[in-house]
Amino acid sequence: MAKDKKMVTAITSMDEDFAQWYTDICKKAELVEYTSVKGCMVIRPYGYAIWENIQHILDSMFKATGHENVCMPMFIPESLLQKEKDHVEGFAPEVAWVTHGGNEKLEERLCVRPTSETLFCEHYANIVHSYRDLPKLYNQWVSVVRWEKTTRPFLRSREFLWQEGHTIHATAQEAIEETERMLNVYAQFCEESLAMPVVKGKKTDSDKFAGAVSTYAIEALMHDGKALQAGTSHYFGDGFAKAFGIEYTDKDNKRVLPHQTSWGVTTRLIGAVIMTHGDNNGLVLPPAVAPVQAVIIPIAQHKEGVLDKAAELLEKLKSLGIRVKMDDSENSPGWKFSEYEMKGVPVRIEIGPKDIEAGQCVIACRYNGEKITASLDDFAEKVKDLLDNDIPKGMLAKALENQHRRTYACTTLDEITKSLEENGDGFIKAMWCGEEACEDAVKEKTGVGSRCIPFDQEQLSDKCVCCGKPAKHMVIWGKAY
RNA sequence: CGAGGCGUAGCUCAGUUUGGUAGAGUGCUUGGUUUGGGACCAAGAUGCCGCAGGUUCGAGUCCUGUCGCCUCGACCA
Repeated sequence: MAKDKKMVTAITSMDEDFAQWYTDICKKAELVEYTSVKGCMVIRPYGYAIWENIQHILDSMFKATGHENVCMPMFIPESLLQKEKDHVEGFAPEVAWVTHGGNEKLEERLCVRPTSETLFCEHYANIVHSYRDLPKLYNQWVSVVRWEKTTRPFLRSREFLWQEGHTIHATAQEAIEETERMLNVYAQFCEESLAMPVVKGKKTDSDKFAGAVSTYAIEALMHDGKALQAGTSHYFGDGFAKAFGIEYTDKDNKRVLPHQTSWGVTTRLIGAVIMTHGDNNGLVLPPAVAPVQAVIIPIAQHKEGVLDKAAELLEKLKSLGIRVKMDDSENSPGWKFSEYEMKGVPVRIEIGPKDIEAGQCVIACRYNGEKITASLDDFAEKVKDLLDNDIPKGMLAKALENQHRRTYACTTLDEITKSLEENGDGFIKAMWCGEEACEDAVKEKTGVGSRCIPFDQEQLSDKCVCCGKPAKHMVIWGKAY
């Protein structure tokens, strides 16, 4: 079809070259622009607006669970970074260093924060003295720097925006509950606001955050069958408290160590949305985070009354709190259709002379391409209902169907290899004995790594997929971004 | 860090083999005709050919160096 032909010239088809398709969307939907520093990108207004929507929703969820926002400095003295051994080993290879202030060489170099545990710990050591000071439930929205070798927009950049929650509690149990609570907040956000299904689980020891006792994660499956870690939540025990000398006096007048957590999601979520919902016509945005939820396209707008009617529709939708815009630019309607499809606007409303005569308008849904006509009397309520209910539910169902279709249960290494050959990448469910040697061997022999030990366990077999010894867990394996 | 690709107009790229006036498409500006799936006509504007050396009468093109970007691996949110 002529339409398809034009689309192919617009962006690369995802079947042809998924990586290029992704890059094309990032550029053509005006989400990002490259700069002269590798891995540091301009997040353009349209892309940043998506992030702002993510921030607003998540921030209110954080507040509702009792958290307060703070802001730590962006520099960490080398000596501070080095206080916790595992932590520094994990992050030192990828930090950026500041060595000079003006022309003067610094006595101690400063790293640009790759994450802020050390800063929070230094601060907690100053402000936590008594059980009455606990818990502290802090969060910050900032950017961090990790000097990555290969970079991709949103998925892996050298500077990225995120939120990092850092909490400190009187007891281990409280801290563990916090870790789980925030993982659930993330999962709920992904499913409700991003229409993106995730698998909740625990990371294996080899895949834990540097310095953590345990790391929990939500894993999402992308359109190309690769896994994306969409958020993490860590339980630190009292390890950081020990290393940083954080102590408090409890009710019995004893000096004891508090327990900590941290948790974060990043602008990578935008990449996840692109690769979960996008199609060959471009981006597809879930209504909750779409900067523009509905766009009105006047047809034959030069004709008497069309623009006036379109403006009426605009006001009607605005009054219902919908983020809506009207495009009355001189571009042709066809051009506008393609443009807003590329930008992933969830709903398009067409209004032309024929519609006005019939007292109706056309409503088109981005995610499934369906078009309906609606009476001008109640079209606004219909749009509102689509944005609040049908579209997010439909998008989630579609993504969930894709995730289920691409999840494969395997009981031997050969089955894994065969599945990868026949079905391509995806989530592989297989049993594991718990030994790191087997985890490494699976990676070595099949190419898939452990993504997480899902909370929803199934007993696929009683033997480890690798060594045949008694299995302890079902693990989800996959190729990861 | 390994392997590959690429730096020429805002964008996509040709031109480099064989050195000789800087190109195309698209976009942009202006005017007109159009308008239910990326419209058409006309006129215009736009270049440190990534950067630095070198060879040469002459370099986008050859040589040396350097910087950067993209993709795929290994590692990581």
